[in-house]
Amino acid sequence: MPGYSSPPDPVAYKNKVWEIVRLIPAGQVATYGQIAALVPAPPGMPARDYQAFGARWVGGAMAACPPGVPWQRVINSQGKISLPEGKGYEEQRRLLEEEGIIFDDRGRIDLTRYRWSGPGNPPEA
DNA sequence: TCCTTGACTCAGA
DNA sequence: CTCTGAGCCAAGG
Repeated sequence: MPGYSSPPDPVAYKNKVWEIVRLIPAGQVATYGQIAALVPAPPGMPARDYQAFGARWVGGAMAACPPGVPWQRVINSQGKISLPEGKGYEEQRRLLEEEGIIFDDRGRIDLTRYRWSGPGNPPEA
């Protein structure tokens, strides 16, 4: 799949993304934008644009998500699963529900309640 | 060669 | 909260 304006180093970028995704604790979720915000932006790119496009890069990275990465905990900023039905949606939703995440009537997740605080502000510590 | 299609987000109404 | 439009790049038909 195309990597919408691939980052300077696609491979390194993906690894960085997966590294962060792996930090997401079970029962919590993070948005593409949130992940992108945790990955260093390439030089010369406005922070705002990076947040918008970085999210797509994250999506591209997730498309090639290797085993061991909780890809199901990554959703869009709307608190919804980005995958269309029949292409992983059901699987992702099932995995999240098994972690205790509750879905809205419209299949939405309450981000104010399940959103990951980030690697620098773990719920435990 | 042109046109469509992507695991997206933000701002405005 | 929901809906619309714009932003950028590469591969496939």
